[in-house]
Amino acid sequence: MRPEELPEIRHLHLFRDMGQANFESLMASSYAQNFPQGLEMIRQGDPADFLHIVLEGSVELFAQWSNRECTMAVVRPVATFILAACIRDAPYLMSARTLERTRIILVPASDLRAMFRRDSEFAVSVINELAASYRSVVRNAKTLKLRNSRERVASYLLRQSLLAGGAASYILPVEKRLLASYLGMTPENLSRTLRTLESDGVKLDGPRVIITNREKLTALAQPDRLIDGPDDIADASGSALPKIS
Amino acid sequence: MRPEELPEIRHLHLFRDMGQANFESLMASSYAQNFPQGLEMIRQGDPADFLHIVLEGSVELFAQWSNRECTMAVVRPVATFILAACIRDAPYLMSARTLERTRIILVPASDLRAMFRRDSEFAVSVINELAASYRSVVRNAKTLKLRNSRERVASYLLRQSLLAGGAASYILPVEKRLLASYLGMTPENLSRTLRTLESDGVKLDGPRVIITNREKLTALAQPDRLIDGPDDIADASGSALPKIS
DNA sequence: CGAGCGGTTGAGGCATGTCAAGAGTTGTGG
DNA sequence: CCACAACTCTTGACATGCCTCAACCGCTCG
Repeated sequence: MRPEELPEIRHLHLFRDMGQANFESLMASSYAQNFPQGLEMIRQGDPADFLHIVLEGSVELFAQWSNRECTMAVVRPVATFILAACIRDAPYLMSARTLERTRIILVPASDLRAMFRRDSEFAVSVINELAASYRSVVRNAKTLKLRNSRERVASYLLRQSLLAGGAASYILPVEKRLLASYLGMTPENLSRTLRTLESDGVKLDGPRVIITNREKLTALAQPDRLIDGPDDIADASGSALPKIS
Repeated sequence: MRPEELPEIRHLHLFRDMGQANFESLMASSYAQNFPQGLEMIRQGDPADFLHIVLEGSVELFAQWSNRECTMAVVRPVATFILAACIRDAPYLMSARTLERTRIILVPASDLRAMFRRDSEFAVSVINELAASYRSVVRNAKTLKLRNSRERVASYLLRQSLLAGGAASYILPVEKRLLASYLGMTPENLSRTLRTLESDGVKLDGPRVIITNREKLTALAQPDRLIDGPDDIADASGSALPKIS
């Protein structure tokens, strides 16, 4: 692990408040690894041996069942993932693959579990992290059950605009094929939906999103803080299952 | 609060390991309340002031958006709910209403937050509870995205059979209308789906489920431990968002 | 250059929602 | 105790949202 990487990790909400010696101890037993693009580094069902921290690149979390698969989230630097599985010492519920060349820190789950019993500040951080992650997935389930695909697309586009500082134009952070899976639809259907949304205030030029009528798009998406955030955590990178970004 | 209720609460994983004095202190600031059937005791968006513990009756957790609503979970005794919102000191993401006459213990959220900073055993319990709850919602999201409605119904019926000790016949624990909403479909569609499932090894006689061909039903449902459990927590009543039951 | 991949578009089909009506049950108030 | 209202559940007819299959385009990269 490079020395300049430690402060980046330390800055995460999860590690911010723990004792310095304890942080160093945790890092001492961890190690970095670089993965090429498209590598499946976690397979669902495997035992959770390591907490993962993304330092560079990006990782797709996805789930499989009966020869189907769907994207659950995309994790970008600097953030952790599969914290809950490590804590429960249980099998991963999701698989993970790199979307590009990605650098990961691996923290042994057993050290993690020992640490929050030793460092009560760290325990509080873990509690806050898990509670925020839980709420994030609940929001996700709500959007799946309460909105149809058209509304999900509209609110996603609007939310990304807000994350881009309210910009009227921005670049989609993920491929459309992946976005479709994340939003619970097929690529074909997403493509068609985006076409029809042109009459509702948003236009796409390849990966570029151009909001032409924010009021109209907002009326369709009906953004709701109990679904679309803002996230509980100020620094969203701390979430174990953040919205796709 | 009745004295005979304290051991029931103490028995929950969440409260099992904390110091006795701390448990008593937490309970001293809590109070019981009885609600009639159909009362909406929590409205989504309200500040989370109390952790709720169901002692008798049952509670439906549901979400609303744009004049639509859907059931997210049903909580039965003895179990807690909306732990995450209390910890984050954030607005409820879900509403709650009683399905029958229900007795609830209300634990002030501020006391709760103070307590896990004071009692490190309790902090560990909260961590385990939240991690289990998180994984429960992830399972839920997986079944929504990976299975179609027919498969969701089949796996639900099969899972309930297992919860009933593998019984070939049992009574549905909830109304079909509510079950439909929980499974993300309309009551009409559930009714029709149940009819068509008669050729796949399960028959319904009113609220009674009769499994006539377990192999066939299993082949359709393809139960998966990474979706359908078993739950991480041995005592599933400890989960903050358990499967409908 | 050509294979592979992401994206788009069209045609068609299936799954699911919507609307309506009726049977059965429950709960309530006269 | 009965009558009525309200509700669940079911069934049918119909509409539509979404998926599947197929073809094609444009781009990237070996």
